[in-house]
Amino acid sequence: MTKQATRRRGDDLVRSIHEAVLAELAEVGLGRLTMEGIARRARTAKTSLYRRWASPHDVLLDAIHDEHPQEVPSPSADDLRGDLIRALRQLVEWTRSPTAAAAAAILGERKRYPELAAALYERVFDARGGRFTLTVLRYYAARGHLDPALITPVVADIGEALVLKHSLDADAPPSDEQLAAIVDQAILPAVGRGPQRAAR
Amino acid sequence: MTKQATRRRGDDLVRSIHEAVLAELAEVGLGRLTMEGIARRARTAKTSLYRRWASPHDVLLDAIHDEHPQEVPSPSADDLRGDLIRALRQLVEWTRSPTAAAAAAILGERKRYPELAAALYERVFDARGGRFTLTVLRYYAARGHLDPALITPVVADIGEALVLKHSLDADAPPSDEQLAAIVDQAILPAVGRGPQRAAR
DNA sequence: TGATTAAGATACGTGGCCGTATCTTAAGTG
DNA sequence: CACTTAAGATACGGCCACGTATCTTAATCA
Repeated sequence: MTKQATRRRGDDLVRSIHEAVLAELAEVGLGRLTMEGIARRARTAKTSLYRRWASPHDVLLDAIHDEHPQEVPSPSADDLRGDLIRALRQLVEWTRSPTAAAAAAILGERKRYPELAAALYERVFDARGGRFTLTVLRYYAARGHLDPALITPVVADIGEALVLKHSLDADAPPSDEQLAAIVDQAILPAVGRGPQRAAR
Repeated sequence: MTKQATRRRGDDLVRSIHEAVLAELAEVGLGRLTMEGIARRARTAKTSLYRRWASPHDVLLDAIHDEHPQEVPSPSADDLRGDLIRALRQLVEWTRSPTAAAAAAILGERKRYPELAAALYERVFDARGGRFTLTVLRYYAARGHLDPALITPVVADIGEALVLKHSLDADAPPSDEQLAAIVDQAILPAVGRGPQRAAR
């Protein structure tokens, strides 16, 4: 009866639960996400969960919904290479957030839980306003430094794809040196800079 | 007592179970893989499973172990572009196999079940003997058609990475046209061919 | 054919999560 | 300071997977 001296309410409690569900997801995975588990981790009563949500997935959707996307990189100067590296570094940093871990878990089981994946794209990816490197490439194309015809969907994906592949293979995101290699050896050649012979 | 007129034994039964565990994995995911589920799907008794394996993961490991990797592409002629496209197409086709689905499920939960991921690399990826496009690139480099210095780890990963990213985004592997776009717009520029101005 | 081996069927207690109901009590409200 | 609102604690039957034990019986072998 008397276990809690203090008691969270409203948004305060909801925020704790959102944290809890992301942590629980990271630990046990989407398939083992459970109301009791979330309640335990949030140090609340199962009852309080059921008052608001009908299932673990509902809690998770709400938590994702609540995530405010971080800002997109803004190209800084006349430094295409540096801006690309910085854009990828932002991607890598996002990778370490709880939302990113949740995103990975959800995408990994997309076939089994399509509603979650759909919500993820709506709430997180679309809301973020597009790819990281694409923003940079468009900026330089608009200023006449790049041929806009070269900025195809495939080219816009090169950086993100290689970061993803590296993370998958090495189980860790690429270092700054590796990001530079990605920019130098894959992205820049695709937009007409190099590899060996400079394009202008 | 009398439900089965016929009865599988030995390797025959084991093969059925291996199929069953891969199918079960595809359906319910790694987190919900269960001895009873596997037994149900393989139409065998739980007892028979426990006679050989101690856990669902053990069954899965055994099933993966058993998979014989398919052959690696052999470059055919003096057609770098065509060979690259064919190599990626082989990757896409592998993608549709049960083992590939299992691999995806395991890699998605690598953090939670590292032993499975390790076994996967040993049994499947390493045994396959390397990347798809890498084989092709090395072939042409050895014949003096490409600068070997350009075939870095990053460049060797471009094709696979973009196929992976596309599959993730679109929830379906790329079409032949999209594979061609990947080769033309990302791989060939990185090895000094293109994008617009031919390198030789 | 008769003996041996291994699979099938069934049952059991245990434990975890389910969803709900009930009651107590702390936190906010006028 | 009453009063209302909402969270905490607990208990319940139901279901499902666990891991094991026991018995029957088909497949294989000598």
